[in-house]
Amino acid sequence: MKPTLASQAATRTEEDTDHRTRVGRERRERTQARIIEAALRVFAEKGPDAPIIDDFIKAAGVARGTFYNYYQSTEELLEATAKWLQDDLIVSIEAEIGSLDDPVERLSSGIQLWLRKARTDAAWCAFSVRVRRHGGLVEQQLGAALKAGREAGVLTFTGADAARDLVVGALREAMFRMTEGRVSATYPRDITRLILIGLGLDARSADEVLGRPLPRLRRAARTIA
Amino acid sequence: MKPTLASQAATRTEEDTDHRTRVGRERRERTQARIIEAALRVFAEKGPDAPIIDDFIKAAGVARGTFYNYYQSTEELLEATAKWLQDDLIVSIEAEIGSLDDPVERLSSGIQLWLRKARTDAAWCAFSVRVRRHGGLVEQQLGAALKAGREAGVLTFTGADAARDLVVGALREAMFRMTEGRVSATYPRDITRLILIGLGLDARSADEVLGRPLPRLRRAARTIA
Amino acid sequence: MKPTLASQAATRTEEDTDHRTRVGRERRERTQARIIEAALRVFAEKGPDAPIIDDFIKAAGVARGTFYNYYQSTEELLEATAKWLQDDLIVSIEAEIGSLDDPVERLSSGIQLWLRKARTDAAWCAFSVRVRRHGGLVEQQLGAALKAGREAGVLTFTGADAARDLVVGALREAMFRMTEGRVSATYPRDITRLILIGLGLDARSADEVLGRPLPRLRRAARTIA
Amino acid sequence: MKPTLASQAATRTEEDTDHRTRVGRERRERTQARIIEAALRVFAEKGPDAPIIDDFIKAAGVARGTFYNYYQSTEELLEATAKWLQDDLIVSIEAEIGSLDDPVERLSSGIQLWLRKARTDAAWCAFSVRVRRHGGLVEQQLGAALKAGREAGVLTFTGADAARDLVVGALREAMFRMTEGRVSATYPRDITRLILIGLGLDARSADEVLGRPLPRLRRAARTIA
DNA sequence: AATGAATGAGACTTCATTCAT
DNA sequence: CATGAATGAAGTCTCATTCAT
Repeated sequence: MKPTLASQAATRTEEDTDHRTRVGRERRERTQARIIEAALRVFAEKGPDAPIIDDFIKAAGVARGTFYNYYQSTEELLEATAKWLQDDLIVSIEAEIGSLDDPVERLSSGIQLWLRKARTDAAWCAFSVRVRRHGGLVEQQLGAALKAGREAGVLTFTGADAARDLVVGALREAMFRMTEGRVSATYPRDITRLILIGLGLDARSADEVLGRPLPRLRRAARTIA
Repeated sequence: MKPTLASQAATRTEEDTDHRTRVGRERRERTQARIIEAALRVFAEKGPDAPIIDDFIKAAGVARGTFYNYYQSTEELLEATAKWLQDDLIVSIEAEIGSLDDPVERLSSGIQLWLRKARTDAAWCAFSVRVRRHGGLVEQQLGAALKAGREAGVLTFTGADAARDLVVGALREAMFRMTEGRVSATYPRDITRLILIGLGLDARSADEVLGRPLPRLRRAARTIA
Repeated sequence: MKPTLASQAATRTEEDTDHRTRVGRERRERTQARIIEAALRVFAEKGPDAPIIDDFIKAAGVARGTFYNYYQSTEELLEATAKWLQDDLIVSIEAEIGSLDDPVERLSSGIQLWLRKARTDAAWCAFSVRVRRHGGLVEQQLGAALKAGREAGVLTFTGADAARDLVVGALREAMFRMTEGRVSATYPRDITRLILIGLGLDARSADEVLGRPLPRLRRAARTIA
Repeated sequence: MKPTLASQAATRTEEDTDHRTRVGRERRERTQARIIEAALRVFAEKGPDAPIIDDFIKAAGVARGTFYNYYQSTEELLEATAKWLQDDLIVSIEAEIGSLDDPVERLSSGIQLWLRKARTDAAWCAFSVRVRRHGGLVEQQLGAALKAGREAGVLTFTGADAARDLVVGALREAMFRMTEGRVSATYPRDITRLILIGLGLDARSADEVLGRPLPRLRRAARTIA
């Protein structure tokens, strides 16, 4: 049946609405991406605290008001950017350790790769340590790793919250130390060992797993620059 | 020997000088005390970041210029206040655990008393977690405790820096968690246990030492209010 | 006469045009109604000055651009809303006093009903006092009442403009006073009496007419909420 | 007795304190005067709503922060300036009518002189009508005049608030009319007559008092320019 | 007509710092 | 050493308006 004028009109209107909605959403996504990309550059250049909103809008080439349509403050943007970066690192790490069977090796490797990133990318480290909240993937992968280790019987900690805080706290403090100057060659290994043992791994196993070779990140994690 | 006129004169001058010096110093100390007392109140009320210099000078009842004679920024005052508070807590803790022979019990008790303070004094906790640098006594006592434990052979960690970072990092993260809401009843014990085990204490000893009664602070540590 | 093809075509076109015109007009009216209904709620909640265009479009559920198809500014909408409300009150008042023969009683009752509305509907009062221009009906009915009173010989004022300003000014000031707090029980009567006497009514007649019972508004005037 | 060093020091300190206090207060007063004077010029040039804070600080030659030490917004400054101007006019009017014995003549003359100012100084009129609150002297003198008239038995209104509102409301509405265009030659007299009669003066007396010659303001009231 | 993302002029406001007294 | 008025750079943020779809 040929559509009537009325039905055509209706159809066109619906199509129009859909189209507008889709176009609008795409534009939003593109703009948000521009802002985050620009923020990476700005934070890399000026550090996490110095930038002002003007820096971001100039770098992103958007209007002042546009910025406020997405973020209410530099702090909010800082957090969003940090989460984005951290999640990106997690993706890179997962690409390497995803195939490992041993949950402890997965955890150990993840921690060490995280610390290696921190040690070799000072800007990333200073940036990440500045923000309290993590990306969703960080919490998610860490939680899964701890659970797997405990279920496998190799980690014996009590209190999932406390275990998570031990890992995150020690790593954050380690990262903070790295922002203050170079650490000794054995420091990352020491930290990792303390954490693993704290989680209940026996010392012999800890040393064994730490002795295994650590993969390189083939997919280079995004950095702030 | 009888003083000569000359020496008398000299003495008098010295006395005058001393007098002026002493009066001046006392005035300085009184003013500084007023500022820090006021700062405690202000930080307690407004948190660590919100206060502006105006808040301090109004609370202390001093003039704007006077403030600058003592501190160059709110950050400087914040750090001074935090160190002062933390060291004051360490003194209170030391008063309780100073007589203990067992280095592990000293460490365990110290950590738990610190966490108890954090849990029961939200303002103090929020305030302390905000500041990165610790009071001198904190680092000093913690370092001593770790060293004693290792020398006694009950702690087996490698890397003094890493060990310190494990303790401090876990505690800081724990304090941060406490600022976000109440923690479970077992949480402080969990954290302490993880730390002790992470430092190389065997699990049996850890549980044993955690089973011992924890003293109360008889000398109530100063709080921010 | 049988319509020719041409005339049929013409007719159909006209019908179509009519149809489209009618549909369009209805849509316009519906949208405009939505906006003004929303404006009533917004002004009631936020007062006459605070609202911004965003408030109206959110409350009305229309797009930003749509708003501009109807009003060029919040001020324009404010005035439109106020006139609409005031005229609505006049309609309600007219329904009660329209049948009265005595022009002075009509005037007296109108003033008192207006003041009663102001006293019992704080939002309406604050809103009306904020806007300088009145609805057309207000000026029209007031003018007619003054003219009737003068022609009947009971009002003896000189200068129609001045008389109108006395009434409107006193009422506006009264309304302003009401926005500041409660007024005494006799205040509305006092104001009305002063106005009537100012317009040249003798005191005895004024007191007599003020002694007559004041009708209730059976048709409740629209309010801003 | 010769003052000791100590007592001298004490004295000097007290003198210093007094001196500082006095100097400070004087400086404040001078600055505030500068701002108000500048505001008069700015409002005269741009009207009551257009000016922005920048206009005032440039005209006054003070820093942005200094402005905020005295007024929180242009609106606040507008009100302060209007009150100042109105009180200044009251002073000028008082100088003319202060010696009159007849309270009704005082009131009548005051109203007419006020209206004359409004009619002959459009800027002043637009400016005064824009602000709701009056200077203290306005309320004070008006209140006194009404009370005197009533006590003398020539004014017979009931309700002091209502009487005040009749006068102020009618005058404000009259001023508003003047901002919209020229008024008829008899308009000010009409308004005054309506008010006097509204307050209970008998018509004959009203016409008699309105027939008396109106003084000129010898002390020209300050205008906004 | 309706949509709503983007715009950016045009303000506002704070607050660390100075300095004459 | 204490005072506090004045400073003004450095930021913040709003919101009316446009315009491509």
